[in-house]
Amino acid sequence: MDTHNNEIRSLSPEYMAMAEAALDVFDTRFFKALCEPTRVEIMRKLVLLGACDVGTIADGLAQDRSVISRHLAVLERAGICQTRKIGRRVFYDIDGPHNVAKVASILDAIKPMAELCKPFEEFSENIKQQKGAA
Amino acid sequence: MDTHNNEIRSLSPEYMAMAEAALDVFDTRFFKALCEPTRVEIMRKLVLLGACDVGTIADGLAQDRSVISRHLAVLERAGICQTRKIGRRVFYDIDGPHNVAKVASILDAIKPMAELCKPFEEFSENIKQQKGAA
DNA sequence: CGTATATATGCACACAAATGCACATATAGC
DNA sequence: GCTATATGTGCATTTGTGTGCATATATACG
Repeated sequence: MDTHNNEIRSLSPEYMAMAEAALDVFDTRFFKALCEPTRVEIMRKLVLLGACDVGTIADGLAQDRSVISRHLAVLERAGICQTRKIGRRVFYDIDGPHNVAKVASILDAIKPMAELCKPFEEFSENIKQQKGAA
Repeated sequence: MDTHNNEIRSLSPEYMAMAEAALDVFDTRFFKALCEPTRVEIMRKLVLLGACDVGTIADGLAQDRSVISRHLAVLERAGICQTRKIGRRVFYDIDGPHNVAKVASILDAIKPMAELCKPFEEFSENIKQQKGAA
């Protein structure tokens, strides 16, 4: 094999910027944190209740308090939550402005994709070149 | 324990809608698909090259073609890519409009969070109630 | 037809992440 | 000080997912 070539777009700075943006934006702690059902459940609870200590958050959830504590640490490292310690309790709360800003920046980064990556748009022409390529 | 209570927001439809939105939007196939470094790398390559068959995409990547094939299937199920079969080859291409629309819808869903979930905003008042709660 | 190439799938294995328990640490209250 | 409660951490186990090889399926080519 190795008989492929269609580096049609490679030289265009528009597509290179697009590709860089995709790499920077995805596969980050923010995304990974939101891929876990339990962590999303925790988020939901925090939205409903407001700032909560770990025990309150863990109440009613299936997992052990220690597990919830770990998940909360992940959410905090991702910037999704903030913490405040009061006495022996640690309160967690959603950082709404941060989360909205994060998603907004992602949208900005990939927005050109709507125009530049219409599926199979230039396909009809390119496929001919590929067939004959060595 | 179980001596917690701060269901202050629970009755407000604004927060309930917010919580529902968070659940619907996160922890979905779209997010999971973008959490994998190899899949992001594939996306980047597709942005640069345009529509590609599996062999072309796998060229230069560390993993076996079969692995790349699996990743592409994940991306397609997540709506991130579309496929077109030409002869014995299957071409994949990024669905830019879909991806942008997806992120835009997520942003719309969580946008109220910027105002409604400022971290520890109502915290000063609520904490007093919690301390005295039975 | 039979052979060669492209892609997808079954299966086994490796590795990472989630989980639960026990325990360490920190703080409140006596 | 001692005891009780809240949170976080070490460790072992389980579970999920990525990976590679062998193989099945589909299509082109002769």
